[in-house]
Amino acid sequence: MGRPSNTEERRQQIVAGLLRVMAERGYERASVTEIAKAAGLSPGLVHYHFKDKQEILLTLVEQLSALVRERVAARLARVKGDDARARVEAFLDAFLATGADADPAAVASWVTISAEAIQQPEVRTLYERAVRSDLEQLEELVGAVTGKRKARAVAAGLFAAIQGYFVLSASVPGLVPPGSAASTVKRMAAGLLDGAQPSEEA
Amino acid sequence: MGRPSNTEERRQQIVAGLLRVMAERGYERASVTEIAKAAGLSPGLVHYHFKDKQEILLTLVEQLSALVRERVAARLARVKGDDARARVEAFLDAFLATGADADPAAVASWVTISAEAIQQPEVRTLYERAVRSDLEQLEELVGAVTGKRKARAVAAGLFAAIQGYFVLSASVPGLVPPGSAASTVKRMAAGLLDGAQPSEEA
Amino acid sequence: MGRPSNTEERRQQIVAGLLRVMAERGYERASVTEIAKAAGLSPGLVHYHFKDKQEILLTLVEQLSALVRERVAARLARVKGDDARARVEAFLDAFLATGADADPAAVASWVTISAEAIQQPEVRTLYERAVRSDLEQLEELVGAVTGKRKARAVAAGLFAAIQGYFVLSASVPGLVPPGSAASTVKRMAAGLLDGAQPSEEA
Amino acid sequence: MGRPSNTEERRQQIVAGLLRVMAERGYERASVTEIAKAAGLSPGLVHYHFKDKQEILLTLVEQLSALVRERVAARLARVKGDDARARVEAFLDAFLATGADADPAAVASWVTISAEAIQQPEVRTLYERAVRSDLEQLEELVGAVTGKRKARAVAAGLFAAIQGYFVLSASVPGLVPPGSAASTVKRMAAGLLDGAQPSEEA
DNA sequence: CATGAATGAGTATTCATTCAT
DNA sequence: TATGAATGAATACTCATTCAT
Repeated sequence: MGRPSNTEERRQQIVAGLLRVMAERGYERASVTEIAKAAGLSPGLVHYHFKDKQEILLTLVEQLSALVRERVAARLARVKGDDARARVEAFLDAFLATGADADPAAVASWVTISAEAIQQPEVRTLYERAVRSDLEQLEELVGAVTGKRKARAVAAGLFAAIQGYFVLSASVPGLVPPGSAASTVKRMAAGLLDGAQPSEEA
Repeated sequence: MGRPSNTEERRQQIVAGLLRVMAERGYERASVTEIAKAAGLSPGLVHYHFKDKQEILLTLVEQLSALVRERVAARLARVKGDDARARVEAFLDAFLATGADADPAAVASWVTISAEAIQQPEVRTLYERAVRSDLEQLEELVGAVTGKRKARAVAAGLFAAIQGYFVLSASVPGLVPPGSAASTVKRMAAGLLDGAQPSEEA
Repeated sequence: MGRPSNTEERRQQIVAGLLRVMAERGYERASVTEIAKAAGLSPGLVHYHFKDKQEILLTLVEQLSALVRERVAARLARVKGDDARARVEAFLDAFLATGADADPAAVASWVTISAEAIQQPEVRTLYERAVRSDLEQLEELVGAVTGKRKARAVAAGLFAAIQGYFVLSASVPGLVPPGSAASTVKRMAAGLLDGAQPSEEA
Repeated sequence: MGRPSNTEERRQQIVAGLLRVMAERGYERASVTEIAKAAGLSPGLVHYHFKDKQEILLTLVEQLSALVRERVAARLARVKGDDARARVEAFLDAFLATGADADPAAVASWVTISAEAIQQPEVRTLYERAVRSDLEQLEELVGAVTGKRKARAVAAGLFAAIQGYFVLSASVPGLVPPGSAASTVKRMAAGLLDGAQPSEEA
């Protein structure tokens, strides 16, 4: 008796709506009405399924970071043997291979989320969790090559490069030579892992 | 006759007010009233000196990019001789040497601006101009070492790493090992300039 | 055939839900969803059993006044003989004896209802009916002592004191010395019934 | 230079607007738009002068209690000599003499405020402060007659009667015999002050 | 009877911008 | 130039009520 719940489906629609609208309007300018429209729902229903607008954003943050974790896992699973370098590159490819613009809306949203994380503590908490999780994984992969030495700094550098590519490709489409992101970061990795040293002074 | 114009000074105060408020509230949530208060002025005066809120933002973008250009020039001027590698590192240091958090408000604002550039065409125009200008300069410095070969991609990679460090340090304070940003990017540069190659497959 | 109606039971639950929620949120802020939750039911069911939210309130008003009538009757039944003064005091005790805070939720709701009666005609009608009924009964009891002389005014005064104790105990818990309400009102009654006169002027 | 402030005047208008609307609609149903209209202002302006709707209510609570304090002071000032009983009666008259309905909107608002005090802590705080202040003053006046003995309980009883008259006259106009409130409460006071005792059992 | 999703109207609040002083 | 009041539109959120299941 009673009506079967469709809350999960609706929440999905709404989160997808936010993703779309936020990518081209930003978070604050993404009105609940627009989000609802993008989701094909009435505005009132949005608040039936989500406490407030921020909760939609937080859900999106978690979905995007889950998505990335899956992609990384999939790439790592494809690496044959225990080639430590290949595993580092698989990680980098998971973020950049298909082109940062493969899913422009997701990239734009992620960059927007990064900025929101600066100001909204709740967003920061989830964003930080996602970033630390990714970073620790990369650190481990890097450590398998370098033996812990500077693994943290190397991982942070590579991860920063990835995030930077996201920002640049989202903010200035056409700036980054197509396809160069993945290969360049991999060359950076090679240099760092082989112990390249900057010129003496600095 | 008439009092001497203090417009420039007032505009400065207002732009500085936006910088402060935007760093901790974001652009949309930075109300004109708050900006005025941070500037020690009345709300009405803001619109006397600026057409609208966006104009303040655009002015800030230009100021921040001018500031960076000056820093780069200063660092380059200090490089003795024509050590091409040292010049690349001087550029990188101009962005990262004092620590990405040396001026946290400026960094947070810049990251916020990057996100706004995605959605506001007027912001994008100025942001893009600034980024392209920096990037071309870096490309030239890199080209002086590698001889144009892949200079663009290398420069983009290094520049992405810089932007990424900005994002990470602003969004997750404490994540990046203090002081590691500049040295890591310089090691990345060394690797790229020395022609490090990723492992064959990729 | 068909299942036995449980309408009366459901209505009871719902009215009890309103009582609980209204006591701590007030009538307007008591949402149907909250009332349903407090009753352990679904929101839809509330409107199956009640036309609208106001009907729940009106039912509550009637239940509370019926409750009071029962209490008064019970107290009066216990008075031996035809001691007219004792009957007045029994009436007063019915309202105040167990302490105004014996049932804080009911008292708070009654005070809230008094305020709603000012603005909602339908509520006023029932509230007035209840009040007049009580008041007439008290007037009669008082009249049995004083012989109609000023019975109305005396009854109104005592009844006002009761209502005032309700308000004060609900709005400012701890204000009224515990246990003093019943005894003080009875002393007031004694004074009025014995023909105390205020000082001449006034 | 600049524009002279008229904030105090505007706040007065707005508070008066709330008083009017609240008296006939209640607090929750008194929309900001209605309040503004009653004050002859635009809705936006209401929030320019008040943080939120509750702040208007809190200001009203303070104004009404200040008003009462003034009335009491004025009545007490008129009492000749140090007639302690006359002073108690002056206090009671300050609340009831002109008829509880002399200012029906104020009385209705006060009753509404009493009910809001049950649910809104901020309202309770101010309401309690007002009530305690009045009650302490009355207690002192009563103590001057009875010598502290039971002064608290006596004062509370008389104060409850006053509040009860407010409730009854606001909720059921016409219920209380016109003019009887003040005289009845004064007779109650006389009884209590002369030490009337209820019938033995109780 | 019962559930809980859905709607649509209503409401407080915010805020860029204007303007009288 | 400068002030701060004023406006009007926008927007998140609430909620009584309805209705498909």
